[in-house]
Amino acid sequence: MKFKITADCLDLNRTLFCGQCFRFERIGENEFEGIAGDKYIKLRQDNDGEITAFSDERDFWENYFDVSLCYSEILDELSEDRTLRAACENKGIRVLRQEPFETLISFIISQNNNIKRISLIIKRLCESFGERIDGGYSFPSAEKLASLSLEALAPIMAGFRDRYILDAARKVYSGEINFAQIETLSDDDARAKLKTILGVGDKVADCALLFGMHRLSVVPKDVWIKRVLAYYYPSGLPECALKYAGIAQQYLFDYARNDAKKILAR
DNA sequence: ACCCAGGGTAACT
DNA sequence: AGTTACCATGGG
Repeated sequence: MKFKITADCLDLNRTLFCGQCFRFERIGENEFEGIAGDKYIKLRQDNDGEITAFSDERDFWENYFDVSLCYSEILDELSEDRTLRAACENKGIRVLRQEPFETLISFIISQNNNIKRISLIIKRLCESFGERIDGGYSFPSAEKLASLSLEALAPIMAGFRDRYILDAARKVYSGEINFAQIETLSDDDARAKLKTILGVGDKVADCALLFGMHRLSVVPKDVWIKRVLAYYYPSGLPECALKYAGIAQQYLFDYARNDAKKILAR
């Protein structure tokens, strides 16, 4: 089935490869394919920006790309600040609505790691322990991962993160970590709950909240965001960025790694 | 050979 | 409460 995805400010190349998701690949000039959960999709974005999607799960993907949220107004608001205006000048990044468990495991794998290798490890994780689906392999369930031993997990080459993955999967499978319940908590309480998982600190917890539970108020502080904050915002993000701080964060992350790299890299 | 990558843990002061 | 070595792996 073929359908159009209409959302303001959606550049697939930027959104899919800005480090918030790890299961998409470029398969042509303007063509992409990927999997979220157990759903495969192929996408094409023409030069005029129009996006054609190939999938039988239209509702799922419209939710995934959060098409009902209007970014124009949000980016205008963020642009009241000088640095954010520069960061948002090149629109097109949207914060996706990813599934919590997949996001949690993905960002556990992300720690002290680079995006290319994160994607490779997740690919091996899915091919080893996910279900075969049309187009590839699903992201493995908490139940499946919880049943594994360290030895069984070793071939995905996640290194020292093996035991973190198992602890997270086991806590989710047992119900000790319950995403529906975490949804009801404040940012601080939700973060604290996630941090009871071995290998989950502030940054990974905030990534799970922002990218996996769509908590747009949360700002994961990786090395690049720390550099941005230290250099541009020593006394914190400006007022105009507080409501959608997570979106501001994603634009600043991209800005720091690409446009302002020379200024910020030490 | 050294340093870094969407960090966190454990063992120190 | 605040610092620091160490953790696997691959690429620059």
